[in-house]
Amino acid sequence: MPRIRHTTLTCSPGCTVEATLELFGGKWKALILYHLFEDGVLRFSEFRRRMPNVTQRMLTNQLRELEADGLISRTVFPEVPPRVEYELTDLGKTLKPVIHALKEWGDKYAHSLKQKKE
Amino acid sequence: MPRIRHTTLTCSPGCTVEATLELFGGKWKALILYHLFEDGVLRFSEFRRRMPNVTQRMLTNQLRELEADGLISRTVFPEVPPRVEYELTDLGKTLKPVIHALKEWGDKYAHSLKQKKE
DNA sequence: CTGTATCCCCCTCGATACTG
DNA sequence: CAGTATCGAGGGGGATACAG
Repeated sequence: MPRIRHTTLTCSPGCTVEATLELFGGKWKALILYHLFEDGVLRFSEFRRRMPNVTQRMLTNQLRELEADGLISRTVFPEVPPRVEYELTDLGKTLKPVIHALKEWGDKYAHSLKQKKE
Repeated sequence: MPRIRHTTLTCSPGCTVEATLELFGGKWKALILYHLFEDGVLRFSEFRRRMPNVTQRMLTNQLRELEADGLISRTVFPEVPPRVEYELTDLGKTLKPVIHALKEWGDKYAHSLKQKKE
């Protein structure tokens, strides 16, 4: 329950760039959002399949933060076994151009990054 | 001189989203790029004025990483006092849509984020 | 299936002082 | 002016075990 927002607020005006970026601060958030844009609705286990390198802990953590930021919604179905579905909120959906821009760029230029093996 | 790239490579394909995001991993990189898009060419001290909350150390660090990634260029003028100018490379300029998307979203929706004062 | 709870390493980043 | 050097804290995030 830390959930400490960086309280960056680094730059006075016009620096909403940063505010936006804080949303993706978490290491996996962009990926989560990306998959939600792709698939619409996803269960916890489906995330795990799509992002095998993310630990449970981190996945839960990042999902919770995205939820706290009002970008995704979490619906629990009282069944056995339990089922939980995540989807984008209306606010979350407005991020589409951002995620899209990220993906577009990556598709075109990611390969041209200088490889720096430590 | 660690310059350790996270070697994330988390997700097999289609996850260039993440690759792109790694470029902005640094806390201030997006802001640096943003200012370069605004102003074209900037000196070290000009960055400092535009980003008063960034320490020298961090500014230097982030500039170096952006340079190492081939996104900005660094030109030293052998004068006294020294002058160093930074500007976007051709590759760096291709990030315009991304930075623009980040800023657009921030301008529209940053205020609607849930305020979480820890 | 969908998570919590711990433990703990290690990297990130701030503060401060020094340099060519 | 434009940086380096060093120190040190803090928290992000991995591994693992446990729970409803």
